Amino acid sequence: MGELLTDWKRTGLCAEFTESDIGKDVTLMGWANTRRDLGALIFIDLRDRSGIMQVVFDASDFKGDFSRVESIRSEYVLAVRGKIVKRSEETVNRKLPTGTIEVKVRELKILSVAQTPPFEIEDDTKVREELRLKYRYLDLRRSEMQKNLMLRNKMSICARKFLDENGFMEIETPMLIKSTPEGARDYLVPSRIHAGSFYALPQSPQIYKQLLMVSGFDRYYQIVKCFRDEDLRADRQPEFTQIDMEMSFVEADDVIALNERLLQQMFKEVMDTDITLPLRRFTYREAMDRFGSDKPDTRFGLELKDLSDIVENSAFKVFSSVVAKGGSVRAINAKGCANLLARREIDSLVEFVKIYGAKGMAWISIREDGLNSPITKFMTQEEIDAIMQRMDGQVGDIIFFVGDKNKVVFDSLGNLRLKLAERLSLIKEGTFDLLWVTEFPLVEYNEEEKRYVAMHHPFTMPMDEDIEHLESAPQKVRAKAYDIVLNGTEIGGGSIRIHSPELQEKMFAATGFSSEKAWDQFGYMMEAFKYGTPPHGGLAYGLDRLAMILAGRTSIRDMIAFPKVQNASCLMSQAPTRVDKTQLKELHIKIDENS
RNA sequence: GGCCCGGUAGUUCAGUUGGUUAGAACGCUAGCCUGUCACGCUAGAGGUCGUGGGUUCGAGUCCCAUCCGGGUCGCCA
Repeated sequence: MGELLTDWKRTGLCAEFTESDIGKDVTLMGWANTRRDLGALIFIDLRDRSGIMQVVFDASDFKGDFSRVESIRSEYVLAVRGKIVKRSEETVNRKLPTGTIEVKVRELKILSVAQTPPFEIEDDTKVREELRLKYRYLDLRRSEMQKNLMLRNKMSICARKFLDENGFMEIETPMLIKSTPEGARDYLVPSRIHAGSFYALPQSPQIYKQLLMVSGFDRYYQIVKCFRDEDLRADRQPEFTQIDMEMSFVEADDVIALNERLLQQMFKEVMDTDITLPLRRFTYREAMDRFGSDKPDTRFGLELKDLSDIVENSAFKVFSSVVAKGGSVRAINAKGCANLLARREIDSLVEFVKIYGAKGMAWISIREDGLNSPITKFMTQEEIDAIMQRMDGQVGDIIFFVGDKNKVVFDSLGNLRLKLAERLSLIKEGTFDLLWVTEFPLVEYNEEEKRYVAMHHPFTMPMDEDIEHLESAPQKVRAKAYDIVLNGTEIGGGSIRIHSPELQEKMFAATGFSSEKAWDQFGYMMEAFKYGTPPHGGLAYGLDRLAMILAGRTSIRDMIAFPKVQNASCLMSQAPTRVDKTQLKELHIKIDENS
């Protein structure tokens, strides 16, 4: 058993001491990071969340049994008492901020012994993530992970401070709510009291924050967990945190302007980076046309060009037929890549776009000695000339073409664009590319369900000039919705909401809800809207994802203390687990072992 | 549900065409060492080659199945 603290009090964190503390008697506590045992002289790097302080045990100057010092191993928890001393010039460690001083220890308490950890607690670890997650509490001792969580904390504080200073009020909303089959799958919680009934965990506090606007809370925010039972990705966890806000008596520009100031302040305080306002805005249409994505990364070029008009009557049927069917033919010019990309690499890019549904990808390589391409033989010289002119085709370029339904064309070329940028190292690390995407379509057609579904959510306000088409041609209606995009990743999104019960009913009708079904699912909200609802709108950030980008990481798990793995389980606790039969019985649940 | 990648000492990895007793580094254990900081020196322990089956005289290596982890498509209002 470890020794007790009794009257020992910590003077400060390990790395908080500087040369100005030389000569002071201090008590430090922390973990034994590494030990260098020279016999009658033992050095230990004492570590806590502030960093490292070297402590020295000199047998000739130590009060107590020196064998206790010799027994210290990695990750033992120690308390040491001694004096801060200046290191001699030749023993300074320039790699440590505290490298010019050390603590000469007179007294030691071993507060806890430790088993040899399953991996070394060090930065730049190569340990596989599986093991790190099983022993997450040890992984979190690494300064790399501590920095990530500190950054995240700084962001939360910054957001809270800004929102507080701007008249926002944090209000908690329920975690046990009514399930709504629209959108992402809900996590369900069975009710003990109501046999056969379930709560859902919120996918977002959407309805509640709108009801708070009805209540007159004007400016609301919440830093809040949200839950979605969908498959995971590198930047997607089943439970994640939003910085969620809602404002009354505003239009889209007001929400955008306020959030630009929030982002500016956060980048300044957290990253010491100046953001120039206003941020650029792209309409959804422009983002798709130019970048093939509704979250464009504009740190590099390789923009898409539409060639449909040139090839619509081409003898090359692959192209002309997709245009005839309402699709398009678009292309990217990979400038100067004709010699860089070998045939095998071009073939692998052709395979790459097939992931996104493209049946193939055509290309023209412009060489000194002419065009090299599998498709030019099917085209007239006029067509080729027109393509070259529009694509700015020069000797040394390769032009990649995809013709298909628009969705496939955008997905394929949008992702090819990112792939090429990576291959050609076009993205400068450490730069921040913030922009808004606006004027999203209000609805999109869902092939499976044979109906229009809300693209954002069904409470999104149509643009004033498009409202008239809501019933006749919903696919033409644009929404008062906006996404904030950072380096090609959506970090937040929001909209102005419908605040009229009549319009809300029309919206439900346009997305295939019967009035009965709409009232059954959202009746309490539409009822509320009858009692005087201010125009309102808001926005929510994905905190984990934003933190990930600011930390320069590629996995959201690195920004979450205790994340889930790809199959939504926790490697540390083993959750989810089977539960006791009596628990199930209380919840009126029987498990179908065959499913 | 589909596709791709990975799993060999505690950890990170190597392991040739299927061929002797599966190696290295770090870590760990013991001993020595008063200025180390990747401490050093000496000695040592440590392996279900993810799991199960198959082919073979012989499997870490080939085949099948399966488990675990990662990336991704679908999915994510």
